[in-house]
Amino acid sequence: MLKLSRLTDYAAVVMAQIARHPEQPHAAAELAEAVQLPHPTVSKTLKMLVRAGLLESRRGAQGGYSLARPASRITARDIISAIEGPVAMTECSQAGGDCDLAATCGVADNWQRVSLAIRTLLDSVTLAHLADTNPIKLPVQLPIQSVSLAAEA
Amino acid sequence: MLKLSRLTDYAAVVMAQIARHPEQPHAAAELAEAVQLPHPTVSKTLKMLVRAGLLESRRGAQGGYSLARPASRITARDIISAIEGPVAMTECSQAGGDCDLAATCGVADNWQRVSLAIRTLLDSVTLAHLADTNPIKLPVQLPIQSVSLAAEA
DNA sequence: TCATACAGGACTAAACTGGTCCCCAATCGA
DNA sequence: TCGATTGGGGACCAGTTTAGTCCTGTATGA
Repeated sequence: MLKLSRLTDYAAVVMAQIARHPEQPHAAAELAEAVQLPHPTVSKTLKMLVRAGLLESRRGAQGGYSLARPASRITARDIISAIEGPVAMTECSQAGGDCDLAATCGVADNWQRVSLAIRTLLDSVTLAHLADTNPIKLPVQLPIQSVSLAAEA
Repeated sequence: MLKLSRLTDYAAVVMAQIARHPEQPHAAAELAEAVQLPHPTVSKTLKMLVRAGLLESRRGAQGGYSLARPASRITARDIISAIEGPVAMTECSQAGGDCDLAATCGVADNWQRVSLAIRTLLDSVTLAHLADTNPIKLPVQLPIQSVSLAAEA
């Protein structure tokens, strides 16, 4: 399915929620309520986002979480890799690909290219985009169709 | 990680192997040998690819697997969805999204757009591309950078 | 008619994911 | 200074998914 994990999904939703009210910090409990998810789970997600440097936290009364930088400078890839680790379609498309089947694989290079394209795509989508509840109508599909990997076989 | 399952990876490698010698059918055992993977696992993968209509099989002596259509008309998305089911980043980006959090989510639409872009990208990559062991030098990254989802926030 | 090869599915072990809980540390206000 | 608030860091468990194996059946062709 090439699917995001559920926690990643939560992360995006929560980040978007914060992005819509970036002024004051948001307590985990408040966010969980706003987003209708169990508090401990939201809390866990928030902690991961802090560790990845996407959120900042303040303890104590009136504390909570806020964006570490403007929503327009946080990308979808940032969020995904905060929760799931580096975006890579195959083991060997990560750095230090130590796949011992490389000799017989014959496909690795091209998967890496596809991975790269997806990373680039995810970099072009920011939290500001995601948080916008009334977004543009599918403009994304058009430019991508013009991508050509090589001459037709 | 947004990663492909291992079986999907195998599927791509095996398909590429077949695509390089499309004339005669290939027995599962022969492919397993060529690709250095355990026979039962390769066999399982091949069956899935047949069921998805990407390969054709012939039983009996001199039987084996061959492409159901030319490699240039089999896409990376075909292969991925043959093994993993439809390509969708989130539950709700599949058809019939029955997510009961839709009200508070506020991100679904945009994820669906991203999903669509990825599907389109994967459609533009064919088995012929993947099977080419001496591929082009990263042309894919450039056009994608020009994608704009919306005005900068 | 027999060896070859695929078809289908049951089954297991291992890994991962999602989710919960607990105790500690920091902060703020009374 | 004390106590309420709020995040930090793990440990932990249960359920699901994944990868992999194996077995029995069936079609094909020499």
